[in-house]
Amino acid sequence: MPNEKPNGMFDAMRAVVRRIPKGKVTTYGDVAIAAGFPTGARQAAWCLKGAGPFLPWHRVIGKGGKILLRGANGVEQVQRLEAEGVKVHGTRVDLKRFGHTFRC
DNA sequence: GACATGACACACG
DNA sequence: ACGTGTGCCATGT
Repeated sequence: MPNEKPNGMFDAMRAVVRRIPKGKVTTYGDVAIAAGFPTGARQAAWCLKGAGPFLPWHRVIGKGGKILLRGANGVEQVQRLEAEGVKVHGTRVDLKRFGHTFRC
């Protein structure tokens, strides 16, 4: 039967990431929780690593607003965020201003 | 199945 | 604020 509902953990997480508004950020843990996997923060990161370019992976950062990606990838994430108006201080983002919380 | 890895999160000091 | 140890869990070997 042709049914296209998200079954896997990663499909659910990608769907969550897609709803992060432009100019906002959220955390790996929050993505996991919103997707229904409260202990899946690491899997959220893993899934972004393998996701295609159609996913705003740069809007997902670590708890406390810290950019966890290292090297060239981290630089690219910062550039993408600033291009959307998110201010990044070193490796930090002010979640009070740019943090997004998923509503029920 | 065991072991290692990783874009996490949390508790400590 | 920062480093370390522990718990967590999908993937790859």
